[in-house]
Amino acid sequence: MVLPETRSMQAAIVLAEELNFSRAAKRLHIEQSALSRLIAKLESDIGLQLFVRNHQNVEITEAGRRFVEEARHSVLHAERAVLNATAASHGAEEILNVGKSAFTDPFLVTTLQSVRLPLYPGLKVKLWSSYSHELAHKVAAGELDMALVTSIPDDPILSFLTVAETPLYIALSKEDPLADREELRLEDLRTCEWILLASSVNPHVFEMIQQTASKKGITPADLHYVMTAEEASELVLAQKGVAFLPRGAAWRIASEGIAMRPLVEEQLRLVTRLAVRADNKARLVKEYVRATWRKLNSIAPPPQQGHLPLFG
Amino acid sequence: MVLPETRSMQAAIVLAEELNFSRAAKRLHIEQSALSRLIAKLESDIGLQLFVRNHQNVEITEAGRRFVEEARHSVLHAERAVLNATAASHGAEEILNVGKSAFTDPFLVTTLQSVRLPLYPGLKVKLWSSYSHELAHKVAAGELDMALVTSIPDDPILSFLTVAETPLYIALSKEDPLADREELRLEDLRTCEWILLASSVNPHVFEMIQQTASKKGITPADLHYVMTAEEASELVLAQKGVAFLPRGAAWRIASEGIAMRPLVEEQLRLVTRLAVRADNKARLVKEYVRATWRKLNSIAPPPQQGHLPLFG
DNA sequence: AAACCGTTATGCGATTTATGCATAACGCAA
DNA sequence: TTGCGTTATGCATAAATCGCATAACGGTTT
Repeated sequence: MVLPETRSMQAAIVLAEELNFSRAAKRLHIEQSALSRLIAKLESDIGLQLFVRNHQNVEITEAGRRFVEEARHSVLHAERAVLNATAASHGAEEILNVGKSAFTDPFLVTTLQSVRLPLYPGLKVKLWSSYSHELAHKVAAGELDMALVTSIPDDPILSFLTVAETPLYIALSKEDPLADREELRLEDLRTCEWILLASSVNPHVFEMIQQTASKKGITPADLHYVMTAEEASELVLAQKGVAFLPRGAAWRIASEGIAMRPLVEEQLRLVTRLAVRADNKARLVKEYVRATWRKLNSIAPPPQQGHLPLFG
Repeated sequence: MVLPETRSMQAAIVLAEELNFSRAAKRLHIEQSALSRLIAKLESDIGLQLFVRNHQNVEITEAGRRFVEEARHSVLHAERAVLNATAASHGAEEILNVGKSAFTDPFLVTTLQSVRLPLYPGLKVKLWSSYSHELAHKVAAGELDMALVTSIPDDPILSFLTVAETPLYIALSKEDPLADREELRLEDLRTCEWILLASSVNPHVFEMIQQTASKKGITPADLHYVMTAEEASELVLAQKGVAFLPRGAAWRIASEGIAMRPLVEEQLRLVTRLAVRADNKARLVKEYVRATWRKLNSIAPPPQQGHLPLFG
């Protein structure tokens, strides 16, 4: 069997995302013709049609979906091969792959990164950014050693250590009369247009907000969905509405024209937890989690902890 | 970052195993010079030395070890991308990756393969062969959905379903006077030379045999280690000793000149179990395990079962 | 010392492969 | 019909790859 080259797999992955040769080619920094031939050769090599295409549009076949699914893993590990080797050549003896999201509080991340273990002086912590639910999935699948996830429900495969519990923050224009208040409630926002992080960013938080609002019989004037805090920032500055954001993201976009107020709703508190899975590196991971826990406690008062299998 | 191509990674993997350019090149079906240049280019591309070599011998660097470790995963997934896509193009909707070892009883394997699930008519079972302890590791790491493993100790990450419990078998020449007996005990083999499957094949079985023998104060005349049942067969035929083999392997090499006798030792029974890990495909996997269990019970009397988390 | 063997690296010519550019071939909409 | 956007292809050029032969080196034997 002739195995596909990394480049071909990358091409198939991007094409599967774009479903358009020209755009995909642009992302891959090659010509459209080169991509066309690359995919054609890949398909001929493995003897399968991965994409059906005419002069109008491109679709992916079921075989193509399966191919891309595994190809992502292959490319990920190819990338990690280089990264791990580089880290090793710089003296790292152990490498811990830690996930975070773009909305994770920077304070938590720097704290995590600053943890040192006497038993593992050559420890290197590598950060991988993704959405919380994907992070949880990757930890469960063993692709990450641990991850800082927010508002992820319990999972029998994972053990959790609560590292922070914060309210949601409302970002609103300083011109807005609501900006005078110290804190806000959902009822106060009844007549506003709401700017929410899209469902794909964190399905659980998304649903929590919708459900809590509907339980209280609150329907916003309108809804806007964004993928990043920066998009939300632009909308708020343009006075298109008020944005619901986690603490870390809120701090990042805080500026002259934007006010930040905590949303005091018991139902809508964000719980950030360190998720891990017991596996072969168990000792290192366990010690790292324990050290992180101690460090966080030495800085801030400990968050409320239930019984943890990690320390059982 | 320029990612390494699949071919380069395959080359590095084989070279890491052989630590010899000429032999590695032969295995890769390319010239020694081509391999030399391939590795040189790979190292220059990623900017790291993976192997230190002179005109005398080749060593792998720490960076090289880390690289190869991940590269194996990358190549595995590249291979699986093709296999899964091929299966999908043949109508397979769900694919179950099942591990077995070369010594697994063929009856168990065919039974497993013949299981059909009404809810998953397009289910395809794919077999992967490896050593039991590696299979267990791969199941734990999520690389396999399940595996038939023999004499693997309990592991909190894995759930087990016992599918067979058999004695070890002794393969011996029919010329041997011991061949007259119906069954054998360790004491009977005190004066023989023993042929054992090497520790790398199944460390647990290997240690069990050694420990049981030493507890009983039995020291064989001599010890030979083999990797396959076929090697054992040759030695037995040449009357170099008696071989300890699992049932499936024993059947396979049974022939004119070789007699098979069960070894009746309570301590030395082989327990074959189906190992699974709860994960995202849990429903399919669970149903598959349940169906396998029913099928095995309908054919043979059920093996003794303890409480199983699988059916909790 | 000299000859020999096995190792990795390199020079070279031939071949194969990939690329960019231009454009064909096609479908759709105005 | 025209125009726009799509994927595929022809072509000439450039680049990479390969196999062969052999250099360069280290160790061992003669």
